[in-house]
Amino acid sequence: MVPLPPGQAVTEDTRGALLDAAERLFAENGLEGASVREITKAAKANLGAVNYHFGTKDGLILAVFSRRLKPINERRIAMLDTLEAKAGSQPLPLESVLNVFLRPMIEQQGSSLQDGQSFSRLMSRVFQEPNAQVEQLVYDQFGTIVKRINAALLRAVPDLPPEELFWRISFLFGSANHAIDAWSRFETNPFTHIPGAPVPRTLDREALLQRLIDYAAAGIRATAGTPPTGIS
Amino acid sequence: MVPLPPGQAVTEDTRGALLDAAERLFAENGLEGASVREITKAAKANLGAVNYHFGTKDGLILAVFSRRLKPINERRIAMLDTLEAKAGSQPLPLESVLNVFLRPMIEQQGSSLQDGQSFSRLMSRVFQEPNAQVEQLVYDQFGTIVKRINAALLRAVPDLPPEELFWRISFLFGSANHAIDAWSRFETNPFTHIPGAPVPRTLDREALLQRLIDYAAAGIRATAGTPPTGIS
DNA sequence: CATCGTTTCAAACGTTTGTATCAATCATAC
DNA sequence: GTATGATTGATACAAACGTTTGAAACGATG
Repeated sequence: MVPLPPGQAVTEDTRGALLDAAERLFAENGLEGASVREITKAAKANLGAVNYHFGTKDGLILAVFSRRLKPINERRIAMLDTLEAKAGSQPLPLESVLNVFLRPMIEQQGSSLQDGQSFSRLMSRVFQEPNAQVEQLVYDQFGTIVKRINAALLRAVPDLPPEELFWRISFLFGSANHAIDAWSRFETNPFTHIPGAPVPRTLDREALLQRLIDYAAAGIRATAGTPPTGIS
Repeated sequence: MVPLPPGQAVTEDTRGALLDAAERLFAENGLEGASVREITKAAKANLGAVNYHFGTKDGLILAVFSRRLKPINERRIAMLDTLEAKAGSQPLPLESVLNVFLRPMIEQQGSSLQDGQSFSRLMSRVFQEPNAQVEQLVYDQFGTIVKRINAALLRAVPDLPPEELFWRISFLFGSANHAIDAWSRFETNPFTHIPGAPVPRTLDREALLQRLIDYAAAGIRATAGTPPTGIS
């Protein structure tokens, strides 16, 4: 009844252009550092377009995050469903659970390389944004999947106390976010991260994912209570 | 010739109050989210005080970071000097090197508890700040110590390829920043970080440091090239 | 062709931003 | 005591900010 392609294509054009431009500029300059004027200019849209399509700048911010976060967590849930169905009553291997958590975040399915990388940087910053609404959105989106992944990890490493696992998941979050951020910056400038450290050559996603899984798996399996190093 | 205590005490009073207030507000609202007006008001200083003492707002930002970063890295260098002198030609244990890197950052020596925690949050954000000058400052401050720690780590785990070590240091950075940030938030709200995960009870610095070292040591020692998990 | 809801556009609004100005105040040195 | 340099104070400024407004343009429907 309503021909979508012509009718809404134009609409979704500027709407999508705004989302793309905002995602890039938010990643580059921060949420407050990127102005509505910059964004609309980059999107070749009118100044009022943001307020028309998203109400306020905060609405645009939420839309930017929501667009990417939703498919990531849906994919995580789907992957976990498949794995757990196959495994039956047996616990999943630790590496598989880590793969469920990390792969969708790294792959940024359904987005172009450029966009995905912009959002990677944005994503790495999401947990420390001073924007309360963004914080809430992320927690809402992550709530379900984190509970399930936490449970799966507890079964994968049954000897680890739950409180210990809490911290190790926290470490995992940090590693992943920082690494993805670092990785996504290499395109523009490989030297912007850790000064004095050797610069790696290979940068493909699969290798980064594998390295993250290796590292996190070993860290999570680590025996707690290593004797103190004795140096204060 | 010039009696410092009376003459400059007043000066350093508002200067210090500005630094303290700025540190707290930068951590809470971000570098751009905290205005000069807020900061001067919180510091009970005049609006023009920031421009008088630091030239510009950017000058204040740099001063805030510099004040904390400098002693942290000086302590790291001192600790490493001591350890390497004692060890002679022998490589340092991995845990000791990690301790050198992590302890000064966590202890925030010479600052009050409140201030230290504010800066912890600020610190965790420092690597992804869109402020080019802050970025440069951090790299300058970190350059020397990262080179030395990198070398010490290479000796501690001689079988690890340097390129592999690069990524694992990157993971270590991320873990530490995120964990310190999460840890510093527990005072105000223990539930603000990972939704659905169990909330830990103990929160003392030493325990966090030990957990970080355990986790990172295991991750860094991990053998690379674990077979793929086989799940796409 | 007229009409409708939707989208775009240019212009303006009132705030808030960082910074500059200049007089008042202060502690110190002569 | 008075002159001097350093600091504080109240006020003003131009620029940038997010948002609002009302008219113009658009495509689809009757």
